[in-house]
Amino acid sequence: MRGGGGGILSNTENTKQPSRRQQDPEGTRRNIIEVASSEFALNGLAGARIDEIAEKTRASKRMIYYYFGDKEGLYVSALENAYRVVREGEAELDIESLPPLEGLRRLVGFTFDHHSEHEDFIRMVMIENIHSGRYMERSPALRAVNEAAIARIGSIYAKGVEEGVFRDGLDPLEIHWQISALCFFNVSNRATFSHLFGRDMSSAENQVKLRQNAIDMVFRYLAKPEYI
Amino acid sequence: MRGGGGGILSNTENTKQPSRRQQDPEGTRRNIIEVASSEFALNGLAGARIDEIAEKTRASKRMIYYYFGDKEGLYVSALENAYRVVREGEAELDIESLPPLEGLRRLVGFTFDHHSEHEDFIRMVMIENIHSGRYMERSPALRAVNEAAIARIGSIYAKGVEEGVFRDGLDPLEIHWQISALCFFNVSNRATFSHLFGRDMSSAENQVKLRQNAIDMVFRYLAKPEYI
DNA sequence: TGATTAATGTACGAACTAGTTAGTTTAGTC
DNA sequence: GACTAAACTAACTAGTTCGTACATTAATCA
Repeated sequence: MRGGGGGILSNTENTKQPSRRQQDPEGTRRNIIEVASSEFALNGLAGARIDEIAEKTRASKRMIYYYFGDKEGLYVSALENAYRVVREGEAELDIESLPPLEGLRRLVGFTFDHHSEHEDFIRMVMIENIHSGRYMERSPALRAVNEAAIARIGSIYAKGVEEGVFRDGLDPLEIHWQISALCFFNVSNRATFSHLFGRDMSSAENQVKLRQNAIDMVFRYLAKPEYI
Repeated sequence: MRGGGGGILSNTENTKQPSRRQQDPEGTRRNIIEVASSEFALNGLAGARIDEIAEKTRASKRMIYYYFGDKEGLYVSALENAYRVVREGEAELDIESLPPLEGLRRLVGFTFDHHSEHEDFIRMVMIENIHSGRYMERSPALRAVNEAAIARIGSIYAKGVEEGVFRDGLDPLEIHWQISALCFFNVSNRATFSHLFGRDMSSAENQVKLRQNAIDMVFRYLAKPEYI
């Protein structure tokens, strides 16, 4: 990037042109993060084993320490990555152009599906909550990203209020909280819930029901009675 | 040691009168479970340290192995204990005598508060979910207990349908699922949610709002439109 | 080209941790 | 009071786990 001019100063830190090199720092990094993410998601921070991660990697243990410093550094990077991947997926959702009632249904349904498809992400968030969010504090990048979700709800909600289909006085952040609760719990508590009540909540039929329930529930919470 | 003192056959075969004994199996057991529960809740199964638990106990490390076999055995006992304590608290709730609409509000509010007051229990459930419920399978006792929660909802829901205040065709287990989702998430995801959106959801004011929201949401989901 | 820096592999060790061995004390029984 | 089983302690061990020292190869620079 920036004028290829003379190599003078501008140590162009060759950001994007790995062409065909045998050494592939970016790829190694990514590969480590991918493996680490699934190990941390499966076993937690304390439960994951650096040696195990290293072994499943194309690289070596040395590389983990070279790139990430220590176990916690690797964990933080994996956490950041998980949020980034998921938010990128969410960014593709376009509901602003839809009528509010339909947009809301679409949003809840999408969130339900999206959480369901990213179990590892849910697990990472659970793990981070067990750690009281201590590690995400190191990532200033995370916060800004999520505000987009609130903005999306805020805009559709405002439109719905304006059109007279949503009741007034609700807080977009709290709406987001409720949607999150229903969609997150569906993945996070599958195992214990299914076991305690002897019904597999992750089965296809049950997921269809729970998904529709979540949509209905948020819908009924927002919509004016005459639209229910 | 301990001279016959009182003379006469000192020990009156007191079955339940531990009075001042130096050996106290039941107490030791309980003490270990209590310490272990809070350590597991705080650090997870892999993160908790047997030595740390032993140190905080009135007993010694050997006693942990004496009573619980191994770390996993201790964890399973702590998990059982957590469920037992919480279910005992729930058993005290009496809503069957109330009119359905009021009973429902009471149930959701109580569940919200109860979860909120038993953070360690929530954490244990989160941890067990991270382990995919693998360990609770060893506890056949757990399942039966929780059916009571469903029965409670089932009865109030049936009454409400009969009286014409609740819409028909809903599933008590799914209603329980929804109530659980809202109340569980409130505790389980406090840390990350609060951090990501820069608002402390555990503050008194926010808790009042979220509690009322949860009640409203379930209420609106169940009640016929004319009662909203 | 030779010097310098970035990237990677191998082997090892210090610290930690679950679990055990071997023994002591206590409480109730005969 | 002697005896036995249960309750308990302290010190130790075998194995694991994070992290590092040292060596080497590949790219970049002067």
